[in-house]
Amino acid sequence: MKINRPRGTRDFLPEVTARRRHVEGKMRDVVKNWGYSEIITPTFESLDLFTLKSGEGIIGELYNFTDKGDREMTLRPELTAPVMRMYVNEMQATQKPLKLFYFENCFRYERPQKGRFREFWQFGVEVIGSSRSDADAEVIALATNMLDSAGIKGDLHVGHLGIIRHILSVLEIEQQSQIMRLVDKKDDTGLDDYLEQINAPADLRRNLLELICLTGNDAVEKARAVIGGIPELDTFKELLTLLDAYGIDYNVDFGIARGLDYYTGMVFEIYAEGLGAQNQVCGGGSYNLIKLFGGGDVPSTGFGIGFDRIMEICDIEADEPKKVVVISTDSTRLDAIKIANELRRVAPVHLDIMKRNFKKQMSHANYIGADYTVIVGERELEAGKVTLKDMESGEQSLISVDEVTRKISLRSI
RNA sequence: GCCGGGGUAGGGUAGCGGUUAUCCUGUAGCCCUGUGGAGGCUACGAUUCGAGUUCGACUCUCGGUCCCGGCCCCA
Repeated sequence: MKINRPRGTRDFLPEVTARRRHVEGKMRDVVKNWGYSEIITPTFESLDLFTLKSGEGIIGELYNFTDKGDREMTLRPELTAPVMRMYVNEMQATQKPLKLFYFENCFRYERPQKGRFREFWQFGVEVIGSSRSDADAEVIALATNMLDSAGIKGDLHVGHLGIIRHILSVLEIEQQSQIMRLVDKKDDTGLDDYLEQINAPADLRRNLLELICLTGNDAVEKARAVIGGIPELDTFKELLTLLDAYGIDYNVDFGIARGLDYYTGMVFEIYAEGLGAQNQVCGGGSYNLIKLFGGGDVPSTGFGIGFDRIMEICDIEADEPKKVVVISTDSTRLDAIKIANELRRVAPVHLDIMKRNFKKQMSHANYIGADYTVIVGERELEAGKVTLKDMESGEQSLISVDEVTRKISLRSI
């Protein structure tokens, strides 16, 4: 019986895996240089963690299960909630800010399509303990730097939920959520219809529609003209000033709603070309989940990067390490093992385990793209040396193992 | 959950209601047991699953499943 890979999952073959690790490494370098520390949380969590954050409706999209102790569990669909849970469980006494990052697989029970899988990888950052614009700006700058390191030119949209919430504050919570959803989808006709349907006040309607299409450098001033001087606008203005200092291009977009109730202020999304319907590669904002999870009133800000979508559009290739193949005959096989071990201190070394003859070993070395072959034959051993062959040029020389080590390590630098 | 397009050796493909099917590539072996890439030969290897129509289905019909694109959703 042939067993297939589960729907929405992928096998990563060696070349692809190498590329993924390479790009991951680049992004890791960036986030570490910003002083962030990596954390790992469990692959599965209590189902409650996510229903508390997102409501019962989320269960339809989860890989949940009942364990043998009758506990309701789920594979994690994202990492913000687990990180916040971890903070509440064991990091509340740590001095702020906490600057954390993670790179882990997540699971969602969804219909797979381009850029969307049932198992996917998220690179994420959470800053815990600062409600300042400085934290928001740093997080956005970090996100763009990480994308830069993968060679992704993203389109950054920045907004602030406080402003749209201010306009909607006279409505019922239910109505606010519905409007936020429509705004987030950029469904203008749907929004119009809905405002009509709930009989929203005329000035609210005018202000809202005006606000969500404001763009450009003076968007903040225009917003001020529409809704007056509210503190959220000053905060947002401050954020933009900081982003300018970081040298980051952005589009002001008051239409970003993220659809989620726990986002409190700054929100941002980064889009990229070439991904079809799933063109968002990064999303984040400031939020407060810690209070919801039974901790103090601690603000946070963070983002998640869809790593698989990055890989879809990034064209960085991993550089291959130098490969060495040690070639032996039946009579020199045992010596070849010792020599291979020596050489493994400086390069990846392959040794025949197929009982191939000399010619076949050479042919195989060529097939796997060896940079060097080291021939360990009777003639060489009699001289206390080995033959080093450069597979590119075909040149070969009879030298000692130490000399081989030296030559190979010089070349791979 | 919905709409559309697909599924033929490990990978990529061709064809046809009528001898278990083409070509490329691959893998293993040989020509050739101390020097790779080429060439020749041999072997291995497939019609997604189920039901129906039919004398006969890889081909036609229906259903499942999986893949791809989109909708919904997207914490």
